[in-house]
Amino acid sequence: MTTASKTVSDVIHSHLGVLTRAEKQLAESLLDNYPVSGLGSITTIAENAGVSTPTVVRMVQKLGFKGYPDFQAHLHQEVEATISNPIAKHDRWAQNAPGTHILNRFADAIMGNLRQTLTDLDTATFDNVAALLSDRKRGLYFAGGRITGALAEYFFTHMQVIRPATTLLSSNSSSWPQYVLNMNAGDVLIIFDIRRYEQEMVSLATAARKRGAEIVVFTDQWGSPAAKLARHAFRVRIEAPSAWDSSVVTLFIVEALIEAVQNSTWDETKERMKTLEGLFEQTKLFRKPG
Amino acid sequence: MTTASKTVSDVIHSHLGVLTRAEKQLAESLLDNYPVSGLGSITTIAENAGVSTPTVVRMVQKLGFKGYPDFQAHLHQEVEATISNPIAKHDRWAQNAPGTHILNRFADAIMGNLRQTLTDLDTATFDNVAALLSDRKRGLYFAGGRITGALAEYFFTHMQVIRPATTLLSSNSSSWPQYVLNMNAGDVLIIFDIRRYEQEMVSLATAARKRGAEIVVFTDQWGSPAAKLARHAFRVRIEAPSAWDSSVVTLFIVEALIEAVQNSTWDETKERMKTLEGLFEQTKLFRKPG
DNA sequence: GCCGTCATGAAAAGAAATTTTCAGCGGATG
DNA sequence: CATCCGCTGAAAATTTCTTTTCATGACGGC
Repeated sequence: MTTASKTVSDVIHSHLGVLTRAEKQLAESLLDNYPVSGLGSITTIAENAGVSTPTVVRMVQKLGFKGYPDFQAHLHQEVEATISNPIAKHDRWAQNAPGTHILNRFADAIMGNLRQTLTDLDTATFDNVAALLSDRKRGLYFAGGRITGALAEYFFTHMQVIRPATTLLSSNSSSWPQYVLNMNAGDVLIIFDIRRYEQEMVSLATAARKRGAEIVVFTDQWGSPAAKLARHAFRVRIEAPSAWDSSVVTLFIVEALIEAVQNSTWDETKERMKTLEGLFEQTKLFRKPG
Repeated sequence: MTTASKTVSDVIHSHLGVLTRAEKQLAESLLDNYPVSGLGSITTIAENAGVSTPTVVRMVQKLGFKGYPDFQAHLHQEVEATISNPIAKHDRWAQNAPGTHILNRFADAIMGNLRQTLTDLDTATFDNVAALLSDRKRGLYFAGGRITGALAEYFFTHMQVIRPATTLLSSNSSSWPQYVLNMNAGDVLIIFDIRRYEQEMVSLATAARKRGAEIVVFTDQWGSPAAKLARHAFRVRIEAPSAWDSSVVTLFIVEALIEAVQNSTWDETKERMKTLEGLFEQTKLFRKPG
């Protein structure tokens, strides 16, 4: 058997390219909640995927199986392997990987971080920050450090699409005073400051506050000194089985905020996104002849 | 549903007293390697237990199921519950928040993405990429798109500390050819390309491959066209209850890779980090008097 | 705009599963 | 020892699932 070593999931992936529309649709449905979704009869999975039963037969044959029963037998074997594997019993993450694989250890850590962070987090804080960022009258300024700069940029990039008056502070802290100069009372400064807290962040926060800006800080559980100056602070768990801290949960909060802000003014955002699409198209036209 | 609380296993146990010899034999067979042993057809499990098919029908009806299909449906549900990560299933994340709060919905989605991604991910791919990135003889180049640029930058920032010969491609794609010009055979190009795949990525990948570079792609489950040119591809689930895609799981893989690479050459990395600390100190000294 | 090719699902045909029927068998009882 | 009762599985009947066939419609090339 050729499929002895490869999982059904692998086989599907390696064939994704040669699948037709309906077959892709079916493949998606199977991979979603794999491998349990393939447990039922051919009729059931065809219905779940919204395709006809012949499509199922054609696809599994295209994948190299003799027929649907053959396909399902392989799936059953995989389910069996997954369930009866003693390591898999508790936390089954990456299959075929020993429980000590870095991916599994990381997954465990991230899960713990997420859970702890959400337990500690006051949803009122979240909602208040979302409201603050949704307020079009307030200018937004994003600042990050050496490592967290990427998070600030990610946040900024999204907010820039959603609303006007957003600014990303250059990574070069010597230029920060110029940004502060432009801040008005009521503007919001979003600061990322984690572990090895950077001295410049406190200076930035102090200066911004003097100008009447509201400050939102993303920091770790121990708290950046800048958090003391902040109106709102997110204390995120950042522990990882690594010499580095994990930014995964921080990014999680950021994405949730992006959605919350966007959602609060969806009509306006939609218009902006449409316009942006148009601008992208134009840019392409500019570029094509070049 | 009455069986929502009781498992099939419970039901069998509670009926053990009223079962006949052949039925007990069947029950034993089912409980042995439960619940996988009940995955097949009635014929299969009858054969495995060494009883006739009518015995199976009679027993499941005695247990309170309408018939074999009904019995099997319950078993499938249990298999699903066993396989699905128990933590991901738990009802509420942030306490005191309604289950429909954006934070909770996001947490559910992210956990699903993580689980699915790790299920689909081949750990060999991960290990191979880690080895590739650990090889000091290879230069590393990081490229991202409009949104994924921040991920590329995050990855780059860490790798830059861990090892020499790392380059972040400017976000301005018109300058990319100059980077390709400097690539040598065996160098590694790490590309982030998700959804709205950017045409330039394919051009970049093609050009880099002509220079003999190895290509690693981070993409979504549908696959960037650049993935076809890649030696290794990570297909990450990016679905979120949002108009935007989620980068959380992608960042997760990136962080795990960072740790894997660092771990493989910890001694050297330690030296580099010490030196870096020294350099930071010096910079501060420069600045203080100013 | 016509033609060929291919994807797709409805429906029929075929195969397999599930359920029912029924006869044999073995142990219990008088 | 005869009889009864209920367990058991072979085999038939029934239902359901799986596969094949074929008509339709979409798409691209000429």
